[in-house]
Amino acid sequence: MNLQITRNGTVFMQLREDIVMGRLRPGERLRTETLRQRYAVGGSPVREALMRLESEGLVELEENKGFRVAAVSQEQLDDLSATRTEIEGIALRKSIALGGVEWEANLVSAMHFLASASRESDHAPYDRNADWLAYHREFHRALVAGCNSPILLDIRERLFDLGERYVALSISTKGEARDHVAEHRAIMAAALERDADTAVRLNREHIERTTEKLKLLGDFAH
Amino acid sequence: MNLQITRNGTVFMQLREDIVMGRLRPGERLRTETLRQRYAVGGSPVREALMRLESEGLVELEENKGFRVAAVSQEQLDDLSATRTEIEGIALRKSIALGGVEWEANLVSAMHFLASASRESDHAPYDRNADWLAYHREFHRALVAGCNSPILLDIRERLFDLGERYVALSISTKGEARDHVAEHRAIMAAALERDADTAVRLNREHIERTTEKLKLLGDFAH
DNA sequence: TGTCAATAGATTTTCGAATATTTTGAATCA
DNA sequence: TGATTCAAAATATTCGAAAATCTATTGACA
Repeated sequence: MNLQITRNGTVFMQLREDIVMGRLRPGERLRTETLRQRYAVGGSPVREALMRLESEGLVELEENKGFRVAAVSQEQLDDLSATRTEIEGIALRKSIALGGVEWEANLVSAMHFLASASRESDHAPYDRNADWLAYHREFHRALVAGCNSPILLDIRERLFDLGERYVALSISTKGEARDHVAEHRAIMAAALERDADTAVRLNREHIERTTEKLKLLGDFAH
Repeated sequence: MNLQITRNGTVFMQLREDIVMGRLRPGERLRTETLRQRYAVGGSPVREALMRLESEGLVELEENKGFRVAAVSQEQLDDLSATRTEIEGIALRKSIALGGVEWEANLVSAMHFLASASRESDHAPYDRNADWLAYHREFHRALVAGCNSPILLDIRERLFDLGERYVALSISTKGEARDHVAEHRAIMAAALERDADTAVRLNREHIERTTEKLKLLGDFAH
């Protein structure tokens, strides 16, 4: 009946999304009973999913006292953005050095999806749209996918998740409307031209711009 | 993280050590029943520990088919060493730029322990001695501890664990006797002199030398 | 009034059994 | 012989309840 997907795996994905999307707030207690009801499963899958998320930094565990949604702070946001910049810098340079035509094609494709999704919903706050988020994630993944380093890609992926939570937790300031499509297109162009220094610089500015925007609303910052 | 208290935490640490030290071989199946007996606990703590280790890359999970000790390969060893070099490079530079006298003192202290442990057991293959391994680990941790980036330190720690497993899995080639103490002392000296370029270079060579030695015995390499 | 101890209640953690899935191997058919 | 089906054995997964631990509250005592 339950084809191939285990309850534990399902809960893991749902719970991660609930945390990354900010539906569960930082510091909030995650009682087993509550989660059992929320996801309609027993205690074992819930605990196993929580253990995995703890290892990914989205959940905190205090032994014999239970789980909480991981706290956030201005310091961690800064650390996260700085580290992400470094990691993506390395991966991007390697991609530009090693990536073949397959990497290029995939990147162009991802850019197309992103641009399309941006156009369709340009009246709404499109950077909250679920589709747009998925395409955005895919673009950044495709950008560095040619680096030939699974370990680096795995690290990047996790940092991206952690960062996305900060975006979700911020109440869309929308100070000055950014032209996301142009930003991404510029990074892609530099990458395809094998101009590593420019691509890395643009990517760094891209991350910094997002971090700066979040800095404005010191909601959870302690 | 008080990992000693709950059974799950205890199993997690024991199992991780058994894998990192090579007592459980790559690819080996990890049946719940076997592990229950091995660690004298029930199924829940075992599965929870395995989930955490899966997230750390030491265990592989195939849904509904169970767990295995993560496979090893020459490609992953190369990827691991390269990534570790990059990550430690970043952290080391930040440490040298930001580290205060506390960082310096801790580093000197760690070096002293390492040198002492090396001297005491210089007749034996001391780089397999449990104490020596702990001091070695602590030295490398202390070296970058001043970087003021918890996220970077966490990543470095995990990569170090993964790398240590490759060392444990290799049958002590001992080709040319290395002067480990001198190598570490040189890295420390450059760091304390705030000579980032030299420190990073020496650290890179330190990692490369270890990786090269392991390359010789293509035991598990597929 | 303030501190401490004891207890009851709430929650986490763990176990053993029940359920679901995969693997094995024998029997059947082409 | 080789492929296929089907049951049973092995194994992984999940559940519900028991055990262990933490938290809150009450009452005794200084």
